[in-house]
Amino acid sequence: MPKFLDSLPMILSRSLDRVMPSYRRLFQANDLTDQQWRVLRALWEKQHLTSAQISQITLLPPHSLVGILDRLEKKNLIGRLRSTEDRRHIHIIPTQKGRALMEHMMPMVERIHDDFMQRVTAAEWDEFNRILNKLSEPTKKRNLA
Amino acid sequence: MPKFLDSLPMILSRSLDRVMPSYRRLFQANDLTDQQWRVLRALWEKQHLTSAQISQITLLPPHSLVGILDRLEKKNLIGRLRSTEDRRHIHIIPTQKGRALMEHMMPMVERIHDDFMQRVTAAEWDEFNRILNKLSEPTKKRNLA
DNA sequence: TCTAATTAGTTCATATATGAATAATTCATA
DNA sequence: TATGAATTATTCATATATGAACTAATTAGA
Repeated sequence: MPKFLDSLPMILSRSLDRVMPSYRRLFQANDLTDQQWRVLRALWEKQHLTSAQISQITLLPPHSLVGILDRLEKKNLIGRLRSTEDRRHIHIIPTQKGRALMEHMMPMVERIHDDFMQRVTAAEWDEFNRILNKLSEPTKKRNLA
Repeated sequence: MPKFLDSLPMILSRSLDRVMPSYRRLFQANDLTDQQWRVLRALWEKQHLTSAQISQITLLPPHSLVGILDRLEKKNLIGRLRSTEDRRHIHIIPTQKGRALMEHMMPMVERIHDDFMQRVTAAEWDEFNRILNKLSEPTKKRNLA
């Protein structure tokens, strides 16, 4: 009889609850929510992305993204630009202010990440990812019943 | 330079996104949200708990719990009972209907859990938990700067 | 070439998360 | 024993999650 607290969803949720505050302090100090930072972070590597691409990268559902982008736009951190090739696509582009904020925050975000990574060896990190992937990787047939 | 998608929060979030649908199908079939089930599940082991206890067990913040309990009460799945010893405490108790629903769902929830557990060996599961705990365990001094 | 299916983004209704604040109660202690 | 501190549950405002549905633009096929 598996105990509730040891179930996979609860273990993952608890870990997230423990990890996020370290990041959240930084986000809040810069007047961003977790999700708003995720969007900016996605724009760090590529300078312009469509909503759908941002949704895939950030794991934020498209209908949540609408409001998140609205608020980032209101704060003048990003801009929306409708594509001329396929007018269904809307490109999201960081503003000057948005890029400045990203450059300001990235080193601190990386430092927090590094602090967590220092808790385990490289081998442990690899093993952790391998097992977690086995546990949660999507399958075609499983759990359909 | 750690890549965004390989950061600890994103890895955990992605795994949760992959794991939850298997459970959510069952919850939805029984007209429950994830969080509403968590509350019922917490009441499986102990027949009455205070809001604060449920919050600790389920990881649901107290102010979210207020609304969740309201809706469970409206569906006649739980009842609220103010303690006579310490009138600040409110005991949450499953109703007959609530207990019946729990007994109906528990075997299916356990089966979903077992399906996930079968993806890894017992040793892998232990190792996974050990490393995840190292990664996310709360510390007194870390990440304060 | 016209219509059906698809896609991208959005809106709506409801439920939950987060941080700040509050009311009622109990505790600590001078 | 009075009074401030701590605790429990709650409310408020805002942001996000979830599922259903909708619009505009594009593509696929008869």
